[in-house]
Amino acid sequence: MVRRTKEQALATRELLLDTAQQVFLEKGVARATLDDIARAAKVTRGAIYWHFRNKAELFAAMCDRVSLPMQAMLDPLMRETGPDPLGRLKRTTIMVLQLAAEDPRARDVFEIMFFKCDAGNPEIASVLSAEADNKRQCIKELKDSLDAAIAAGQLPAALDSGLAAEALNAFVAGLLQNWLARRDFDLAAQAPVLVDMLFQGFAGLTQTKRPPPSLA
Amino acid sequence: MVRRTKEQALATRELLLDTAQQVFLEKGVARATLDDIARAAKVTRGAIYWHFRNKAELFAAMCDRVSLPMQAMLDPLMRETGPDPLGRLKRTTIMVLQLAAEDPRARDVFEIMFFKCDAGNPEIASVLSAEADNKRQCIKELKDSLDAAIAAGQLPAALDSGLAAEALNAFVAGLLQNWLARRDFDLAAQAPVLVDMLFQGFAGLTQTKRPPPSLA
DNA sequence: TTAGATACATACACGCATGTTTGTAAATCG
DNA sequence: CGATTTACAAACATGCGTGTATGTATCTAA
Repeated sequence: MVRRTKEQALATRELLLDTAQQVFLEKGVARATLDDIARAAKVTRGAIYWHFRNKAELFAAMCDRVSLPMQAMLDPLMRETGPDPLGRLKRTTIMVLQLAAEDPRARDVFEIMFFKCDAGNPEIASVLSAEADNKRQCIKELKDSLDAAIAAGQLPAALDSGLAAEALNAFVAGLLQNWLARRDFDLAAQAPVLVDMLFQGFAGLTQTKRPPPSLA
Repeated sequence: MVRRTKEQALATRELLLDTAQQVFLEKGVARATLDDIARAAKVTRGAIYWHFRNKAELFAAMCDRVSLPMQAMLDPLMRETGPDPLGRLKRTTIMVLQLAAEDPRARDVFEIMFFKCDAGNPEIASVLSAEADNKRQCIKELKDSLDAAIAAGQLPAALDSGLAAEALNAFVAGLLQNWLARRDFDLAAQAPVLVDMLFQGFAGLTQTKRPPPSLA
């Protein structure tokens, strides 16, 4: 058939990613056929095999389209140094939850990664384990932020920052997972209160001086 | 071949469940072939098709073998009424984490349900959605417990018990998920401290009277 | 004791998803 | 303006997993 111009080709690539996302969400990654995706996108499998080597690479590209921008968005926020490390960490945490809940693409991809794909296919497993490495790194940065907050007197020195980092990450992951599975509460709206609950726990018995209340 | 007695048949059924669990863990539910399982169990697919209608039913039976006993264990604990509802809730929460971390069967099945199966197969999805209903019910019971703790003066009345129940459930789920994915900290040992973090947050600014410190 | 049910093993048929190969028209480049 | 590459479509080949049907030796009950 008609050969497309470069921009048109890029457009069909995006179309394929969009369509794959949609089909993966409906049928799950394992049962979603490349032909399912091709037909939904009104092309043939030839188009898919032109842009991607196989289903796993298509899946990986779909994930990257969410995780890479998100990483790029979070990185500067985490490295930013200032007088209110605890407030920054809290606001960033809330932002992540709200972004994941409100951005349709991020929301759907997270739902796919949580519920609609298994680690059976080794190439898919490698994508997931890369994501796990991300998490590991993320937890380290969380610990650094918490240490900074301790140093600034915003959290008690008795707090185990490593454990607290695990707790915070688990809390966010769990909230996202539960909300995606049931959607019976307003995650974006309640995120500040929810995050506050755990941060209150970090502060613990030993109440220390507080920064001015953040409006987030 | 030789026909087995009833007990022998039940034994092969258990063997099939054990083996399926193992194979599912290695290859994922979708890529695990019934023949894989049969060969690992040193039988043929005929044995599997005799005891189960298909892979989905085998999967469901494997899940039930963990979730049913666990439910039976938790139910009386949650219904139990006493003078220290907060302590009971906290101890139960810790118990769930420790059980999931230390019981090999529960641990593996949770890992399968979290990471090694997708909701593509509709019959498998129904098992997972049944699990989601369980969670819904669980959250209601958590809210009841929290309300009881508020009534007993162990938590501030200002606490949104519904949200706190969501938070607690998400926290537990997230901890389990993160620990299963990376296994880089001692969940069973740290469970008390971790759970305390969130419960401290529930107590919040308004410190109220406390029950005698639980030894858990 | 024997007739039937049980607990599998074995064999068969089938669709279906994948990967690859070939075809082709238009775009791009020299 | 021609040659080559691009961006797919179409056709081909193949394996693989499932479900089912059939065989069969033992257990069980009357």
